[in-house]
Amino acid sequence: MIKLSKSVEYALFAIKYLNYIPSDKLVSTKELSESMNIPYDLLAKIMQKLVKTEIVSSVQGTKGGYFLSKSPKQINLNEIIKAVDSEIRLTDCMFENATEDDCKRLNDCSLRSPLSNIQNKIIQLFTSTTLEEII
Amino acid sequence: MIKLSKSVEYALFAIKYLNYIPSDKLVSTKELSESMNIPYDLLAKIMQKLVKTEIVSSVQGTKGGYFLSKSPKQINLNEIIKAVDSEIRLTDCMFENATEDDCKRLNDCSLRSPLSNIQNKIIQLFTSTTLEEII
DNA sequence: TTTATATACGACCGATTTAGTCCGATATAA
DNA sequence: TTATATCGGACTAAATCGGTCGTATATAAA
Ligand code: SF4
Ligand code: SF4
Repeated sequence: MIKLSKSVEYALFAIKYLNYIPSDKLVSTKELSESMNIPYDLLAKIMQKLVKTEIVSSVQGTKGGYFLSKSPKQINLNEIIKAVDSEIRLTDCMFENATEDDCKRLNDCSLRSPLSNIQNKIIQLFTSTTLEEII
Repeated sequence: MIKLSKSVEYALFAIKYLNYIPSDKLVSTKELSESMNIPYDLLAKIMQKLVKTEIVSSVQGTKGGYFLSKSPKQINLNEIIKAVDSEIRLTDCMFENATEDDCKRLNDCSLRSPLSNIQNKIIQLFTSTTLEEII
């Protein structure tokens, strides 16, 4: 299936909101979820993933919240997908060190290499798309 | 999720096999499934979809089977995906006439248009990839 | 030092989608 | 008439996604 997850969309909305806020102000998950109509608990986990990948930064405790650690121009769509879902894999074998556990056809599969090229082009497309162009 | 379905892979394998066979010879689902190790019933349904979209042709009855109706050069990857799964839709709203039933954010969503552009690029990539390059 | 409010993190559950199975109908060569 | 093939839809099982819950930790402020 070739589709963005809801979580990626929510991440984009959240980053868009953070981008509108003066960068010295913190925004809580509560404010984000209420103003953009995103389920609180789900968004909370998404924000944590964005922190872990250093796309946004967080401050804990009362009056805490999140702020963008990069400008949208410096963030690309592939980063978001990797942070929120996982690395793009067009097939089960698109690992560096895939084994026959990942796909039993691995050793004599003529599709693997050409499909890998296509995957690279997709990743290239996402990587070259900055959030500035999206949000 | 950005991933090809197993069904698309199976379709590619099947078309590859058909391409190796003299075009006047028919190949049954049984032969295809046994020689490429693809579940018979699943492959049977995939073959029917490929027939319906006129990528392969079929002859029914004893001694019947399938043959390629186009050369791999004339078949593109987007056709296969459309035939076997469905049209690519990067989000729930990527319809010509989407309504708020498809996504309640539809009417004031700033993401829709830029994501549509990205989707077009993906479709363009798949459409410009012929099976000759893959199988 | 207590309280209120915030992030962090993992387990869980329900809904949807994908992958695979089964069964009956129809076509046709032998 | 029989054997073998496609056709087509209903069904089940497994995987993934979207969303929820509970608990721990951090910290500003009363
Ligand atoms: S090895 Fe071939 S069949 Fe297996 S996942 Fe990779 S491309 Fe698909
Ligand atoms: S309208 Fe916006 S939020 Fe809704 S599916 Fe389309 S892009 Fe996503």
